[in-house]
Amino acid sequence: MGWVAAVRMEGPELKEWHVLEGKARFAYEPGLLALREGPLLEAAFRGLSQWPELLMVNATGRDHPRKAGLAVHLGVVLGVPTLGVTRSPLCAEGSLPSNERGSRSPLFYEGQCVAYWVRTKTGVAPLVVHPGWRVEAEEAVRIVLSWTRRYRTPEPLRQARKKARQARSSHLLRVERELG
DNA sequence: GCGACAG
DNA sequence: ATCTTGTCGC
Repeated sequence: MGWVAAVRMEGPELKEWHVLEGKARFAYEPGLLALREGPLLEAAFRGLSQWPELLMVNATGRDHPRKAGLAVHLGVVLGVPTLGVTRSPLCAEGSLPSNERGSRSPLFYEGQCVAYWVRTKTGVAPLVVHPGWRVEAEEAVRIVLSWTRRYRTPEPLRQARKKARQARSSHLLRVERELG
């Protein structure tokens, strides 16, 4: 089972959210995340009453064996500009950026710069920022930096993760109670 | 054959 | 992703 949340934010304000539970199609396999979990993420997004101008996804973009990570898939299917944020690259390689918040360094795959390491917090491990659907790399980096300050993770992803984990936690508690 | 490997 | 242990800073 999987729990997915989509949140819509305006600045620091959490405007709305939609959480849902569903089944993953098969075991996790690097390179097939869109097939495994894409439908769940799509459904979560479509549950929002008002669509945001941009979607931030916890997934890669062109850093993918077929240059089409989940962030790209969702942009195409939903018709919304997307960018991806991950803890590490899938295929791409590149040296780490300097220690200060705001520093970045390119990640290459098959001779192309497909993403950037971005230091969102001084002295803390950097994140990977992926241009997705109709969002340029420079713009993606600027946007991710604008949504971070106190924490390493961009606020929309923090909020969505929190909602999904709350839903999973209450589900597990309910099951536990039913079984005694 | 072994390690790597978005989440 | 999950799990465990330890450290640092407000």
